[in-house]
Amino acid sequence: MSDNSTEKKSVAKTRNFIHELVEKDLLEGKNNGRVHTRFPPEPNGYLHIGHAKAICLDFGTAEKFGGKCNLRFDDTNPSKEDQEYVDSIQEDVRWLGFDWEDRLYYASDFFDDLYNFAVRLIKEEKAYIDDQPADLISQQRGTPTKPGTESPYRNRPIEENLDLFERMKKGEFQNGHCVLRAKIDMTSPNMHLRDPLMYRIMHAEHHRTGNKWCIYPMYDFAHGQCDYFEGITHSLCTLEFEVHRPLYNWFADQLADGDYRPRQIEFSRLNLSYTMMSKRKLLQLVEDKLVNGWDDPRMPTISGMRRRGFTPHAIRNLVEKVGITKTEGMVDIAVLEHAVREDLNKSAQRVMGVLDPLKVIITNYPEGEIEMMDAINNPEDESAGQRKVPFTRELYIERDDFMENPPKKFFRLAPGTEVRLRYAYFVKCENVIKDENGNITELHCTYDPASRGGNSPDGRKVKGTLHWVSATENVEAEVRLYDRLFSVEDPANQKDTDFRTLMNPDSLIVLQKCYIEPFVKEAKPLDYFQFERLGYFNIDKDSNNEKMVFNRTLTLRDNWTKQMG
RNA sequence: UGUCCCAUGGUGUAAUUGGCAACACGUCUGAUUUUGGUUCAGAAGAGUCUAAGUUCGAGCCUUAGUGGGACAACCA
Repeated sequence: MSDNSTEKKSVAKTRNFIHELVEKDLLEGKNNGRVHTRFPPEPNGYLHIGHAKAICLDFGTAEKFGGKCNLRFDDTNPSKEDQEYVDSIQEDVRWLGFDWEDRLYYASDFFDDLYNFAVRLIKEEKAYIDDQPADLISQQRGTPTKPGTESPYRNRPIEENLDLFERMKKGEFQNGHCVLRAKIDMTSPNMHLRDPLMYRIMHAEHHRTGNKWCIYPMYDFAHGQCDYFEGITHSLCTLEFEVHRPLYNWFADQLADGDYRPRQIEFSRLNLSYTMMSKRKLLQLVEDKLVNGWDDPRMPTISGMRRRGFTPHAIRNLVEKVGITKTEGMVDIAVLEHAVREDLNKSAQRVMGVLDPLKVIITNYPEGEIEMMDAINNPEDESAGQRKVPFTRELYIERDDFMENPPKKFFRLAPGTEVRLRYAYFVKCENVIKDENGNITELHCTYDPASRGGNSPDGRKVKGTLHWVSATENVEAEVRLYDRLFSVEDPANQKDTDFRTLMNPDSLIVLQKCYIEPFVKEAKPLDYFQFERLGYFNIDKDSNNEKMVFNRTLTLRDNWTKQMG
């Protein structure tokens, strides 16, 4: 009902500077009113939350203007790429809720077209083969402040270039023997225009084209051209490609016949505090086994976040909250966490679990009796219904829900005080049992039979309501608690420090024996829950009936813990 | 000795030039609550990097500074 108005509001808020540029193009009648974008990952790693921003923007912009968005794998460097990544990327994009329909492309689909285009440029004296080694070419390129100098091979005759290029393709040369360069301007203030490389020799097996090719196009020569071949109108990318734009346009001008030109527009990438978003470094974490794979719940990868219990809706919501600009900033991880809690609070099934058990014996409750208490599945959603929770003489409560010498404003159980066991009874602590070391081993309590369901007919109130689990009727589970992987706000930007030393040693805590109400037996992997008063959890993908494993997605906000410092 | 980009509360974003700036997160109060959650009510917090200019009027336009970032991979 009110959902409609919030929907409208959020759609209106999605407007950004890219939408304005697209609207302007449309108004000027460019591209026959077409809007066509693409999401172009290189399959050299798993997608992370930063990619989610690009995905939402690419697909979102197309959708907003009734256009289309392609998925394209930018697979021009076979030495780093792999089919595993191709598969995971598709799974993750779909999971986020986007659909490229039948428009799945690979840069490698266009290798022939790119080759032909290169030949054309050679014939037009706009490209040449350079036989110099990499370091010499690099030297001649100059620096950002000093102009470059021309290669001695720059004015090679067309026929010789054609011949050499063909022999490059045929595999007559070894890696690094020569390259194809565009002939532009070695004195340009823009480094990328100083005769950029178009092709290099790489004798490597490609995950799709196998050994068909031993020369591969460079990013600048492939990307814009693929945009052109696919009919992309707006090529959205991150800020670091801003300086590439003149080159992007130069190639487009050489290639284009009519009026149609793809247009590159840049936006700032997502930076999240305490989060590492470099594929290279994430790969290193995986390879060094500092995490348990790309989908480790601590990873900022889409697959890791999925396993952790984050929802696609929450991730898309974060992207919307963060907005699209060219300002490079650092988004507080709290914004993401808020988006997750906001979503989970509305949708998560409530359940009671005890992570650190303290046994409670209800001395005046009959031994062997099991009472099924009614519990609400989700107070935010009446349609979620109710369930039964078994209540018995012996129970577990959370160890820190009891204090022998409670400070003021402690609402929970203490000697002589009365609290409510949620959905069950009022109980009063009569006796504290300790072992020889003085550690509390169990509590003896009495219950008020008249308070069944959690209210006393005499109207008396209690300060606290505790969650609990029957000590005999329960599910035993392993629970994994996660904290941030890095303990510094900007782990990517610590110069001179190995980022691995910045990792939080307490980022993963495994609790072996925890007790959860029987209800969870019916759930399946990746289902998520809110454990009353403890936080959001989901069932790990590796969980099974013999061993249930839960991941803690996030804690609940907790004022009491905050007060305690 | 360059070229390009950016600059609004702590953070991220808004603001047809025309009432000294709005929203979200975070923070802090208070109320309600069978989750110290949620919800609700409220508060604090910037005068828009600086300077000059245009204008009756500038966060927005101009110029010059300042600060930050990108660019010198046979990576993308």
